[in-house]
Amino acid sequence: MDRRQRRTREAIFSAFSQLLAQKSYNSITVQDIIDTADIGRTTFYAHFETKDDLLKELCEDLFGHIIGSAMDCAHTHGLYSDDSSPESVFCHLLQHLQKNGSNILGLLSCENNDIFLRYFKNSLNSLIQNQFIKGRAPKLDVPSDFLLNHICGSFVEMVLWWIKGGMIQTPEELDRYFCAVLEPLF
Amino acid sequence: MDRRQRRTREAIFSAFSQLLAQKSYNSITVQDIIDTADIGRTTFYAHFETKDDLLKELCEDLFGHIIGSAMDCAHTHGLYSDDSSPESVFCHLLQHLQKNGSNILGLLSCENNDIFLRYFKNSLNSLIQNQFIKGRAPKLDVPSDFLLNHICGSFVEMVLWWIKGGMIQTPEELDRYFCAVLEPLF
DNA sequence: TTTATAGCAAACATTTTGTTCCGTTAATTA
DNA sequence: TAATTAACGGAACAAAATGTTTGCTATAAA
Repeated sequence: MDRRQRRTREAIFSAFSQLLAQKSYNSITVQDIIDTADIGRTTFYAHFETKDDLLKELCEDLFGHIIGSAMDCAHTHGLYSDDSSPESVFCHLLQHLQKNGSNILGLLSCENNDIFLRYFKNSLNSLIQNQFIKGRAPKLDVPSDFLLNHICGSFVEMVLWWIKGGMIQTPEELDRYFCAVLEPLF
Repeated sequence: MDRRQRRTREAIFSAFSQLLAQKSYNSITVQDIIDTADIGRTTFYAHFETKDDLLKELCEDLFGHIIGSAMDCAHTHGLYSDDSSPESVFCHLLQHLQKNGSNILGLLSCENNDIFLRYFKNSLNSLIQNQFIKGRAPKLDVPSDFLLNHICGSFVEMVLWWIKGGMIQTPEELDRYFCAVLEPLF
């Protein structure tokens, strides 16, 4: 990919994130993005068809990385943290979020975090899905895809609660909470 | 309130719901709503400031009813279903959703159900909050507001899963799933 | 150095938004 | 029933946003 393309793409992503921290998704116009990114009108439309399209690609970009990293962790360590392997995937994800190497947290904290949470949960779903089947057999008589949804959903809701509360807990603490409400199910 | 006001307000709500079933929130224009509701441009702006405002009022209208009904149920019956009281608030909510007396289900099924789910969860939060404190003491060493969030979040995620799967389960069945994953926590 | 292509400015038609003015219609009240 | 009040609707309007075209410049890649 051309270096110029990469730079403008990054400039647009950056401008968009910046704007999302200031105002709601719906009130952000393409013109706003163009002005903030300081690019030509034509250039924007050469990269993205619409604002929704931009949002979609940004999400894929961001969660592609975080899930890829978690995928490795899930292979080396286990899915859940226990005495033998304290480094669960969930803890890893939380640490990744807190480190904020990318600006995921800013987006998850913004007014319209719903959009990102949906993407986040979908990514999680495919991450956990593989690991889930070969895990320990569930104690409960509920459908396995219900359980999968319950796990991913709860995790995303926890992250949301974490952020909304000012992220005063450590990732390890949160991981303990999460295991506490999930472990009885296995 | 004037009967004319009520009628046009209802016409706008109806048109809006109808459009949401067809296309995404962002692609719906005020003009679309005006045309579908078959009202004057001036009339729309006399009722709602913006499209976002309309969305907000629609949510308050819908969830105000469903939560009000559940509030009664929570008083007469318990929060959770057990042998003594099989009619839990959760089961009641699910039945209410399935009955589809209002068009909540249509909105929760639409492309942008995220918006409604947020409102739904917030409403749930305040519903459960009161009942939660005087409930049984939790077995787990986790903050009570974390638990509250976990319950409400899980419920909403379950409803989402239910709808996405075509609602093939009965409310009673779902209620059993939900109790199965929550009961070990108490 | 040459070639290909991304970027940009300016102008453009089109759509959407939100407001104003005024005549009409329907509800309320006397 | 008549008078009053207020909602409705149509038309026209300015302003803003969208999306596209054209032709020139700058820059990466070969």
